[in-house]
Order: sequence, then structure tokens, then C-alpha cells
Amino acid sequence: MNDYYSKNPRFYVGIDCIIFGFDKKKLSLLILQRNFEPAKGEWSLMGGFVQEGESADEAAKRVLQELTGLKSVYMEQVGAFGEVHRDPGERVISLAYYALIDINAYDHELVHQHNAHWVDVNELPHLIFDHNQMVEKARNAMKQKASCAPIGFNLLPELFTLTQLQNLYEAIYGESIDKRNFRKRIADMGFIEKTDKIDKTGSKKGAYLYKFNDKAYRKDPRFKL
Amino acid sequence: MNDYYSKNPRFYVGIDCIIFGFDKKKLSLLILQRNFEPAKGEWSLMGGFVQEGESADEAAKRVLQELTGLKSVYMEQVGAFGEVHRDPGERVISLAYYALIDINAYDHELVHQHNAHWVDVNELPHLIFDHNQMVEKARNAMKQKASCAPIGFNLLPELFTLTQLQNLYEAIYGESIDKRNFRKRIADMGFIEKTDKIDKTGSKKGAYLYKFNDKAYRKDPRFKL
DNA sequence: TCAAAAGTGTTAAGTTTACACCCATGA
DNA sequence: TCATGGGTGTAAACTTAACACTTTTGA
Repeated sequence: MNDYYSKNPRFYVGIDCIIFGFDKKKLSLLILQRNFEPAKGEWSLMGGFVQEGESADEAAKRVLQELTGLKSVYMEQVGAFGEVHRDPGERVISLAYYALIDINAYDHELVHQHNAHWVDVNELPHLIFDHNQMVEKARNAMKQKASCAPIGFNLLPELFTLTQLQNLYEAIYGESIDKRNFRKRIADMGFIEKTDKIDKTGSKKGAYLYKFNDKAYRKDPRFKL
Repeated sequence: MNDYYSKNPRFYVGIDCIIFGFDKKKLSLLILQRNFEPAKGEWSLMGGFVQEGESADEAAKRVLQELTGLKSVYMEQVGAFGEVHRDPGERVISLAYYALIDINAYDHELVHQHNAHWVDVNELPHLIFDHNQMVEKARNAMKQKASCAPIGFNLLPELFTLTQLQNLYEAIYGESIDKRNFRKRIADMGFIEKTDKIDKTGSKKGAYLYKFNDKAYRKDPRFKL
């Protein structure tokens, strides 16, 4: 009867995390220089395996938390990678997820234990298996999504200057944006709120700090950058 | 040593196919009224399981071929569906793929054997498990992709009229398009070639048949509809 | 002869891009 | 006082959207 299932093989289902951070003008990824087998010494994404009793999304959150200590992070599934020999050790079908985190807020101790490092997304080393492919696909998916939904804010602190926001989008798109046009679009959207606080770390004059107003966004969710 | 893998559980990995077809003015899906367990009698997507020695993409092609007899069909992965109890029978992590086929060219006998039927994508019945969700996600992914890459032609015969092409895009987008603007865009792209053949099935006057010129497209791959 | 689909250009509206200077401040 | 980043508006170029009539032919 349950031949329907049991005549089929079962597989390890892996999780791999493309963890984006943003600092100054650069998008970076948090990657591991593996101090464990397999592929010890090489660079890889943070990974893990789906366990019984947890969904794929939950597994991805858990794996991310194991490295960063962070809960409730913005994550999106990139897709399944299922080539037969993608992992030379065993047949593993892996689900890639990208995560957007504030590069100033994570557990440094945990990251240190895993021998993980931030690396400029444009200067990535060779990664094991098909991890470079996963990164490529994640970058495209993220870029696409960031252009039409307000997910970029997950890479910034709660308060940010418009220059920081512009630098972020320039990094995501890989091209520079006209300052006045950028600020016009921000103003048009109407849910990026000026606060009365001023940041003086970036310039002598100081720049107003803004914040993303989620409630205002949901009232009129038009986003285009 | 290979504790690294073996301490983790393994899972059935399913494949589910969202098979799009286009007829006259309607997008349809090929779905099964199951004459087998589990969920006998209910509607579902065509599915199967990944096997040893085949990649996920290969499994998807095989499953599609089992139903339609077609090889080398345009398919894209939609994503992995990994909720713990999504399949009440067993823990199965499923990969959804959509396929675009010419509704006039498939193996009717096979389709009949599987008790499969074409159903208007806007009038779908309730499908088992999370299959309606898969369809929703596939429709969005397909719409997005169809707007910026010439994948729509996979749903048409090799030769088609501009009215057919317009009807197709209207069905994909779920909105009507101005005929003159549409034809202007087609002309601008330059790789949709007029033939000297005429189709007289759609009108008394007859309409020129066109074909997609892949070579010309690759020379200057700009697509926007 | 008439119903039904094919085919064809122009104009207005809206959107996007390009562009340059003054301001405030700390070193 | 000057070097640095912050802040601001307008006009031209381009793109998109709206719109209506003639043609052909089989029934």
C-alpha cells in the first residue's frame, strides 16, 4: 500500500545560506573558511541539513541562527540545487536561501567560532560545490526583489541617511544613481520618514536620519527604485 | 567520519509539474483527477519522485514526459515546498516546476491513461496538498519571466498570427492590450518574423503567420511585452 | 451585403534622465 | 579657509498610452 512512497529513494536535504550584509559602500557575504570536513580549508556558504519535524523554511532560519545568533531575519528561498554529484561526498539536494542582515548586529563570537568572514560580493573566492552558482542566482533574485519591494532596509540600521540608502542601492544594482533623482523618488514614495535626528559620522555638516515606515508603506504599497 | 551526513535524516523528494497550455484565448493547466491513492478521486498536479542517479531537473523532465510523451520542453523550477505535513501520508519535500507546451502537440493516449484534463487556469478546482499554492507561485513566476524573455512562444505552434500572440499575452497578464501598441512593440523587437503564409481559420480575411527567429533574438536580445 | 477579424499612425500624457550650485561644518 | 559630504529644481528626451477607420472575404 504505502509502496507509493516507499518504493522511492530518500535524500539528504541541505540548506545553504547566502548572507548579505552592507557596509559603507559595499555588499558583502558572510562565508566560512571551513575548519571541518568535508572540504576542510576551503570556502563555503553556511549550511546545514533539514531535520525531521522542521519545515525547509524553519531549517533555513535555524541554520542562519546557528551562525549569527539572529532570529526573525528576512529570508527568501532561491531554489533547489539537485545535480547528482554536486556534493562529491554524498547525494544531497540543497535548498539555497538568501538572508539580509544588518552588518552591525549579529553575534561576533558565534561567527568567530565558525571561522566565518565578510567578503565583498564582487571579490568572492572560489566556493565549494555549486555555491558560487547559488550566490549568482541569489544576487539576481535579490536585485529583482529589491527593485520592487522594500527589502533593502533589512540591510541597514533602523535609522539611516539618504546617502547610505543610495549607496546601498548602488551596490545592489552595481551602477551609480543620480542623487537628485534618487531623492525625488524617495520623497514620492512617502513612507521613508525623516526623523529629527542627525548623523554626524558621515560628514561634518551632518545628515538627517530617516526610517522606513512600514505602516505607511502597507497603506499604499508602491515601491520602485 | 561520514557522520557528517549520516547523522541527518533523509527525505522523499517529490516533483510536481504545473503544465501550461494555451488555446484560443485561455491559459489552461493539465491536471489529474487521481485514479490512484493517496487522495484518489481528487484533483492534483502531475507528480513523481526524484530517483537515485537523476538530477532534480532530469526528474522533472521525466515526470512531464510520463504524462505528455514530450521531451525537450521549456521548464523552470518554481521552488521547493517543505512544510512538514504538506503531504499527510509521508514527509515529502517537493520541487515544483512549470512547463510550457503547445496544447496541440502531446500524447493524448498517455494523458487519457492518467485521467488528466485541461482546465482553465482561472477556474481551477481545489487541488490536493499545497498544489494550489504551487500554481499561484508558478503563475507569477511565469508572468514575470514572460514579460522579459521570449518564453511565450513555447505555448504556440511554430507559426502563429499576431492576434494569437496578443491573445496569449493578454491571458498571461490577465489584462487587455491595445492592438496597435502591441504590434508596434512586436515590430520594434525585430525577431518576430512575418512569413508569406496565411492562416484563414481565424477570420475570413486571413492573417499572416509569423514565427519566432531565435537566431535574430540572440543577436540582439531585447524583449519587453 | 454585412458581420467579423486584420491591419495600420498620430498625438498627448507621463516618466525618466541629465545636469550644477550653495550650505554647513570640523579640521 | 578650505575640503567634504549634504541638500535642492528644472528642462529636454524618451516612453507609454489613448484613440478610429479601412480592408478583405465567406456566409
